[in-house]
Amino acid sequence: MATFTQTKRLLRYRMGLMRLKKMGLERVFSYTLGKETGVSAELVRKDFSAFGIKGHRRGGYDIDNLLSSLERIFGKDRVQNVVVVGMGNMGKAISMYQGFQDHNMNVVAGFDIDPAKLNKKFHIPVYPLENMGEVIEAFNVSVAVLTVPEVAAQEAADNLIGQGIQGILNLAPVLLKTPDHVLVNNVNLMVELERLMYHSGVLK
Amino acid sequence: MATFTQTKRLLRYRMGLMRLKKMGLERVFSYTLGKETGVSAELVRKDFSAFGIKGHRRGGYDIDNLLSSLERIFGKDRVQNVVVVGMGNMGKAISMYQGFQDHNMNVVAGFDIDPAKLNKKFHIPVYPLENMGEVIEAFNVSVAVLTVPEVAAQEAADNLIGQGIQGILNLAPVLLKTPDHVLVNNVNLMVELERLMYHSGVLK
DNA sequence: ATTAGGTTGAGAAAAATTTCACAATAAAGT
DNA sequence: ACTTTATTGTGAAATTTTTCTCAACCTAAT
Repeated sequence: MATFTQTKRLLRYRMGLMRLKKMGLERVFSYTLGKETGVSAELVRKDFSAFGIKGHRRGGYDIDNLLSSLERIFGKDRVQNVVVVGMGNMGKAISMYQGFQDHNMNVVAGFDIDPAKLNKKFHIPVYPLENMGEVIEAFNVSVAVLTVPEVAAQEAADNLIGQGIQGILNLAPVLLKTPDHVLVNNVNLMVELERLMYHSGVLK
Repeated sequence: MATFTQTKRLLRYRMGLMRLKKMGLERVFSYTLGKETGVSAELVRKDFSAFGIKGHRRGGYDIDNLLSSLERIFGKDRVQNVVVVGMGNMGKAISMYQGFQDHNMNVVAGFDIDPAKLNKKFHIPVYPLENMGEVIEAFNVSVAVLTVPEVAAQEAADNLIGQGIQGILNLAPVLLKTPDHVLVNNVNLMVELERLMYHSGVLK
């Protein structure tokens, strides 16, 4: 089992490898992939060796082999269905992102409390919150993206959890109170922007 | 100077504290703030003491004092102007986010290569990429949010850097090649979602 | 005034993560 | 066949981050 930080790297490797493969490469060195993903060569090797992925003593790693190992690790043999709760701009942006196919993920529906957001001709169906249960069950969804405003986040999360959701990607700027069996991954874009400002030396 | 991980916590404290203040609280314990932000009480104290912020031996920390210390650290005495490059759904979502005011940040303009996205009546002006230089100079912008598709990201970044940008919040799923004096903060929502899936035990 | 209780502050320990250093070795050149 | 060279694989060291532990000490109660 990978650690949470390691997983991030592994997924970045996957992205980088797909790019390199598309460019026609078949082999890659730890150093090359490291440069492509912002990771040191040693760490790239450590990560792979932690999952029993072998390279060739002088010829680097086989890209197809790496990719299939990573796909095995990340269960990319079957499509994972996802729902988006909160169909504001952020929800739309995420649900329309083109990259889901490449990652064997599929946004099956959106939910919103605002009746104006429903029934619009949109690339995925957008339902009121009441329909959450049936959709989650019908599509066997276990992970949701939460893009509602701060004040609505906890309630929406409670709803999701009540319907059996096991993981939430939380884009709202609050820490959700959730039971232990539910995993929350918090991404706060405002914090990321402020952090950037601070460390880019713009302030002071 | 805070570390990159520490900064994330400090900014979360700030958000949590603003929330607690709005609820009428004046004092907070490390334990309380920790629960509000998902950080252990010890670490909350360590973070504060690293910046010389003192609490009261039995009465916790003064919220106003904490907030003003944090605002000093993060230069919140003046507004920081920001631009968004790529006015797709993600760019729109970020530029419309209501929370910027509270954080003394201001999105002054958007840029897009697509003429259809320009001149629309929108809450901020959207210019073609050619205007980047003048806007960045006029508004003294040093940090940009990059929300263009993968293939356009490096070129857009090069443009920004050429115009003197010092920090980029990169939402595109590529590692940008940038000179040392430019700081990039990469946020990859696809990776965050996949990571969540992996660790929520949904796979396998 | 004295005592009891609860919280900070910080040094020490532990844990996690990353880098260092280099032996092993496969490939390529001579 | 032999040598050189480049790269992996991995233990050891270093660094970073977090938790543990507890003395110091303020506040409130008696």
